[in-house]
Amino acid sequence: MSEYKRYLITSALPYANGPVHIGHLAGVYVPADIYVRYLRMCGRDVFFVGGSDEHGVPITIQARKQNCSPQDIVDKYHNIIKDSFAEFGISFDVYSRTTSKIHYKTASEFFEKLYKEGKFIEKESEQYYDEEAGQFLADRYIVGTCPKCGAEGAYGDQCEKCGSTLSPDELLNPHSALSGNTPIKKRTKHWYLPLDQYEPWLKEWILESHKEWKPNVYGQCKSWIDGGLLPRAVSRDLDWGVPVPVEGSEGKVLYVWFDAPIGYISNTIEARPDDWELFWKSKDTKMVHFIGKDNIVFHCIVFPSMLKAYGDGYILPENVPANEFLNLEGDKISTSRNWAIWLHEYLRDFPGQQDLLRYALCANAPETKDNDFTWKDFQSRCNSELVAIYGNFVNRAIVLTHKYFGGIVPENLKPEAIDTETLAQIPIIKKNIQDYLENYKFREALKEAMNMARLGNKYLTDTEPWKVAKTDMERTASILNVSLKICANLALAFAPFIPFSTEKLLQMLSLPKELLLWDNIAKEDIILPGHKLGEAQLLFTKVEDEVIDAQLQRLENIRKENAAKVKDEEQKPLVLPQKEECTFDDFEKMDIRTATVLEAERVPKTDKLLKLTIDTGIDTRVIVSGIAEYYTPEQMVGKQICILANLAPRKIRGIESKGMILMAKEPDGKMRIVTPEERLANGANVG
RNA sequence: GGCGAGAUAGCUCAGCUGGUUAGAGCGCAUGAUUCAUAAUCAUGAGGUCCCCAGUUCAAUCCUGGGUCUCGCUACCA
Repeated sequence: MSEYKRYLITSALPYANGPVHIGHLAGVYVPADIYVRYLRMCGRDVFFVGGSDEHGVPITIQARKQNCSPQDIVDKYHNIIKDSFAEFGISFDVYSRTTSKIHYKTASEFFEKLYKEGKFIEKESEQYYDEEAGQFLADRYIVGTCPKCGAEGAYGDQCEKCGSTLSPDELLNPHSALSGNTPIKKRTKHWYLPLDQYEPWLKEWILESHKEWKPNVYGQCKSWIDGGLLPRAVSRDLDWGVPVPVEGSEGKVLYVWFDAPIGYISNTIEARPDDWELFWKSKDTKMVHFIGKDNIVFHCIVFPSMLKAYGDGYILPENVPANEFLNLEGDKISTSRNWAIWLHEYLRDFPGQQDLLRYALCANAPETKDNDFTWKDFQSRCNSELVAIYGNFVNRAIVLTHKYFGGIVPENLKPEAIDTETLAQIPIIKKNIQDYLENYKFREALKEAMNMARLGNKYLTDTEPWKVAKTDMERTASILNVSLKICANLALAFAPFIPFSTEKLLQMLSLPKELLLWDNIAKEDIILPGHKLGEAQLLFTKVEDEVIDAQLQRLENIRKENAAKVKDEEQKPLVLPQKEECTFDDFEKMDIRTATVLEAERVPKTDKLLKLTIDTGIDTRVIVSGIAEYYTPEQMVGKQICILANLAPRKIRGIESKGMILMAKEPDGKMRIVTPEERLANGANVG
């Protein structure tokens, strides 16, 4: 690592549509902060970037719901988030936001340069447009009935009820969330970053040159690259965001995923207007992105491609140690179901105990797979590790020193072999912590730090100063001298992980903050004889059962509320509302016929599709239909059905489908074909 | 359906390029100890390393197949 002169550490920009919870902290901010604090202690030149991501459609929707401006929303959450991070000691060098002036300027210029150099391709497409509101509708702004589960209020990109991914065209009865009107289709132009052109380069850069990346990250990238990359839109029709800086592009803004990572750059510029390029454009700067697994593709593929396209000396991330997700008491953390431990609530319930959570989250961080946070585990980590091992040792050493030596660090008057043997462990532990940290193995690193406290406890048990003191004060002096050295080393070793406790311990030892250098660990003169200690106080307090029970009760209540909500919804009448009135002419346009299935087979590699060859009376044709969940091919052969014969043909999975089979579908998803009561001639008109 | 990641002690996790008596912490049991927040220290119990085949002198590790969990992604006229 010594080849790098400075470090640029970024942590994912949290989306400013809500507060942050323990999942954010465990996955991104605690590891990033530990890494940064460690580097700083090593005397490295580090810049740690954070900030809020404040654009994008969900924020505009929330603003509409609350009848305020998007700016109001992001102002509110930006401040909550910023405060939470500050309280938890996440030591950003800058925490800014993507609504800053500098960001608008930076992002705008970034786009403009790529645009002028022809790095984008332009494409037109048809999108839903709200005539009354006079704007194009983002997927999220189109609301309708979910074609899969029948739930109302499904969005154009996703139904939150059943979780299906949708496209706006699939929605039944689509209407605009802005005006409630039925939107029309209109052509619009957008810019795309042709990721496919960067494929060979990405292959070389990631698949060949970064085999050391974590398996989940490397695997995910490989999956994307091998699957073939497609041009990705970098603009949107929306009125909230950085305007596209191209003439004639009114009403268009940069896509939030194009704009957000540039935020890392803007925020650096904001804090260091004069020398920001040192961090972004020097080969001897090491850039590391701390993110969650949902961001891998953007930080490993999209953003690097953007930087590559821009050129001008921009460096690329040296590593992207993405973490997996943290669950809570066995269930996924969910903002909409309020299944989370919010940082601002933790701070309210556990005032002054940030380090307990920092410790528990680091010790159980989702480094290799999704992990579960439970309050019982939290309690056990705090009480049987922090309190019982670390806190207890420190307390033993300091209390004994006060008892026998009036709080003055005694001379090492009568050293023995066990002293040097014990102290010899410290540089080994130090080296282990270093190695783990530099390889982003924070759990292991923390465990090593705790081993130093174990070392102290064992030393005291082996040397028994409380017994020796009865006969040999010189030896007692040596024992406590060594014990206090371990204490001082503990303060340093734990400093990146639990900084508040380190500060408290330094106070108890009456040592200056300037001591906080990694190099000082294991130094002989870390604490000198004659030095007067401060007051002994408890480094950590136990987490009592009542406190944990109260938290569990809170979660239990939320679980009940959620279950009740689900039940309510299930008991609603399972009939979809009537659609808008249509005219006889509308109906007349549809040519519905009887037909008979001649052949049926599964469409390979799909779950739901059957390829049906049918006799329509008019002709023999092929229809592809999504009914494989309800009918086997054998069941379908010979059945008489009704079809919409004059529906425009469409290719589905490469097969041309001409028409549509009429199905009756219950809102819970159950489907049955519609069949004439008696067998009729094929091609009979239904109407 | 495709792809990626994971599955190891009651719990949370380590195990690098095949050979270890398969490890750690917590929990549990027994003993020691009392300076310390009923903390600590020692010892111990506890594992068909998801399942089935294969390669190999040798497989937790490699190959093929399967099961389960999580994530990304496709199809539904």
